[in-house]
Amino acid sequence: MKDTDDKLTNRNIKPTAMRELVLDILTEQKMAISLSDLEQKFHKSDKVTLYRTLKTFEEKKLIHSIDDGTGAVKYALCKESCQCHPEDLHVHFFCLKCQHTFCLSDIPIPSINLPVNFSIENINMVVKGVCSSCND
Amino acid sequence: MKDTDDKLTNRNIKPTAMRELVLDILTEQKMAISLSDLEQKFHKSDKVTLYRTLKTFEEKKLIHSIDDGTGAVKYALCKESCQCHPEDLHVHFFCLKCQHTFCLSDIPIPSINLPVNFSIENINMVVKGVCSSCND
DNA sequence: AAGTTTATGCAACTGAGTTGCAAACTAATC
DNA sequence: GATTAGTTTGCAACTCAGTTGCATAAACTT
Ligand SMILES: [Mn+2]
Ligand SMILES: [Mn+2]
Ligand SMILES: [Zn+2]
Ligand SMILES: [Zn+2]
Repeated sequence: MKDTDDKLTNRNIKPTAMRELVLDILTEQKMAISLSDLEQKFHKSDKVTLYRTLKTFEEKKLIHSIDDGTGAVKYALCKESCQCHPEDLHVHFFCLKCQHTFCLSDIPIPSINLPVNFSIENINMVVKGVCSSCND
Repeated sequence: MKDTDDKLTNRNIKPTAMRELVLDILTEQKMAISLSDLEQKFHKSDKVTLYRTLKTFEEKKLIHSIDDGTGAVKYALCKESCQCHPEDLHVHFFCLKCQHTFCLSDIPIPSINLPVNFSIENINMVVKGVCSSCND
């Protein structure tokens, strides 16, 4: 898995076996997953190690986190070029039927005119509704 | 407190002593507060009663909830006319310095062009940064 | 190889949110 | 006013995501 390895080193993350496994799983996902989702993809695993792996990945901007209001933060891969600046961010969607959280990677978060003297560092925008698969 | 009383009955909430107290506290706040914030405004109180009070208020659209990513959901009063429809919603702001969460009641959530077949029921948009008071 | 740093695994804890149940209270009926 | 039925409140106990501490293991450094 030289590719996985590179993705890690490119983000200044030491490529351990554990981290490669986690990155591979994250790469496979079509939707954002939570820590406990991730835990269940292993037969035997330690929640804390996975927790710290996700923290490291997020810190190094390999993944981003989504607070979708379900009580469990979800994670999804960032694009190669992503620096998680406000301009880089996209809208997320939580489907009330299938309970899945998706990146709407093509929909940038619209810019907001904040009141004077407010400065901005980050935005979390989650739309809730029914996804196309569930809208038959 | 006939006014408080009316606000409750207008939303079809039976005006008990407890609920009037909670509504009064919520009315006083300049920022959104969490369940435990609310709990601390009482000398002696029961978290569960406050929890259920907030749930009732939210259900009846007297208040709305804000998931600001801090791990504790915040609550703030709705406007008299609010029905909590997507058009009624506004942006929220979380200050990374003072850790306060504000309603930016004057800033409506911009409308989003979702992919085909996605339907929308609700939006949570939280901007994080530094508020005007903290930006001296 | 010895020493140093970093990653992993296990146990134990925190804190938000939630449920069940019994007592208190309120409203409706007789 | 007493009886009943429905609603609200208070207490205990629980769930579950997230987190910390610490000991061991593995990876680099000299
Ligand atoms: Mn995303
Ligand atoms: Mn608000
Ligand atoms: Zn769906
Ligand atoms: Zn501030």
